[in-house]
Amino acid sequence: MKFPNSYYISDYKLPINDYFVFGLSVDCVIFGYQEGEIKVLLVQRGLEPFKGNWALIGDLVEPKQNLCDAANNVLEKLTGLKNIYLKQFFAFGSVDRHPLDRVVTVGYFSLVNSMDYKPIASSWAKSARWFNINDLPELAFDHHTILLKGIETLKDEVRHKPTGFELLPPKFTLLELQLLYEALLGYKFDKSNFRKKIIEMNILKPLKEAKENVSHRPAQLFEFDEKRYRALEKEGFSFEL
Amino acid sequence: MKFPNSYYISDYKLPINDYFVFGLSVDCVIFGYQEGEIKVLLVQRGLEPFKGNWALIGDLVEPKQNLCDAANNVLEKLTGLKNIYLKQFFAFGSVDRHPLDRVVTVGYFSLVNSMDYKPIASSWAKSARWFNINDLPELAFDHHTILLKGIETLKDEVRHKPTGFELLPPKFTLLELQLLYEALLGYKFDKSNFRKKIIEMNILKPLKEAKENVSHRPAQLFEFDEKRYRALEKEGFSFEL
DNA sequence: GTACTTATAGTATTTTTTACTTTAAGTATT
DNA sequence: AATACTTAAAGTAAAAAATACTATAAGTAC
Repeated sequence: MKFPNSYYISDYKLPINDYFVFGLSVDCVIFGYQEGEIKVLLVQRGLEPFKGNWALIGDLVEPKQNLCDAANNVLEKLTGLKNIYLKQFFAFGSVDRHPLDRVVTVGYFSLVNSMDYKPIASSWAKSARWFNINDLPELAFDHHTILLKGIETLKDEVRHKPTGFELLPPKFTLLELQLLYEALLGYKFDKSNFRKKIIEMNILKPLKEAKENVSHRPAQLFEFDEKRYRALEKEGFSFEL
Repeated sequence: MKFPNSYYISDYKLPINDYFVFGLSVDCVIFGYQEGEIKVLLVQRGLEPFKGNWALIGDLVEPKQNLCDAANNVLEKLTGLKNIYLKQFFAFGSVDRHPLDRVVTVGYFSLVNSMDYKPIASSWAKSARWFNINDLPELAFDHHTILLKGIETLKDEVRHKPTGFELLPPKFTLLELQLLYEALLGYKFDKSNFRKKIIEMNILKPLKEAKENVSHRPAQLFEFDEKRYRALEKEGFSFEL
């Protein structure tokens, strides 16, 4: 038991110890990008409840574990992916969201280049793979709701921060970048104007190399200049497409 | 006890029931506006821990209470304020953020016209009052961290959504609106251009009345046209200053 | 009526966005 | 090696938006 009931002198309805009964979990929404499609990483549950269903990458938090550590750990435990920057986006706390007991879950999301990360299912995950965001299976718990909120956050993030670059290989062409943003935001850009805008932002480092193995004129390759972006950000620059 | 330990078949370090030991709380960051200054509503704690310290408006969530209900309830319980739209902004989950036990807290924030809401302390709140955001007392727990994150969220929100109107009385002049935004965002607008921009947005309803009791030419009063805003939003309009 | 203060309208210039055109540079085909 | 084809990359003109500034109107205070 945690506290003597006399500790909190106030008007609680229950003995103070009866408040320390919540389960806490984290759920990761990992977005990827491949062949012009936005993907999300899911795992198949190998245990009850929802055994056999696909679900977001999540689990209960240890009593002595920081929230953000829990998110990173569960991602590695279930899929083998590590060193991925996870960003918290929302806490889901409906009384009935978990069929067995009161579990509040905190959602994290990330963007990665799905080519670079080959998930390997382990622990209770029977399998793990990328799903096209427009072709999802039925999900466990309220994971569909969480995913929708994650997509909303993604769009907001992508429009106001240069997060999108994380989905591309380190060296990319301007057209590849444009196609990525078109997929993420759901509308088209004028090619010429997109180039101009992004180049004038001064956050891309032009390389002397060109794309290879294309059956037409190869385009110049660029790198995202993170150092430069951080510097510009300090001066008040804000990315916006 | 919740589950038989056999229920979860997987590789948990502890018996499953030992995971259901979290305390959960909500904390409300209520922003107000008065005389060109941004205020935040705080309560003085009448019980341990941090007895006597000022703190955000928050408390433990009941085991059978939805997160958002908890936020609204605690606000009314401690200050008497109700029917205030609260928006979740972040969950704070460091292991050591609460000195006594593991408590994860979820932050909510809101904007109100501090003239309209006179907080009355009750329950364990010894007193409740508005503090200027630049002149804060020492706060209980990690509430200073939470408040800073709340301010960050506020600035983001204010710049991209017409939330700021909630801080003004229902009928206001354009200059009042401009001064509010200058206080919120921390920089000045050109008077003429500000008028033009906001009027062209078509989200203000011009009234036939004028400001009274001023010692100079009185300005026309306006109302925020929420209906119109919702309609425009649906068409893809996005507020931005 | 005069001085003063703020409201409100207007205008001219610059900057940015948008839509579109042209030219260049490569591959593939005959 | 000429031609067709594809995409890259640069340029340009018109429209729209942002900015800086001016002028006038409408009230109060004395």
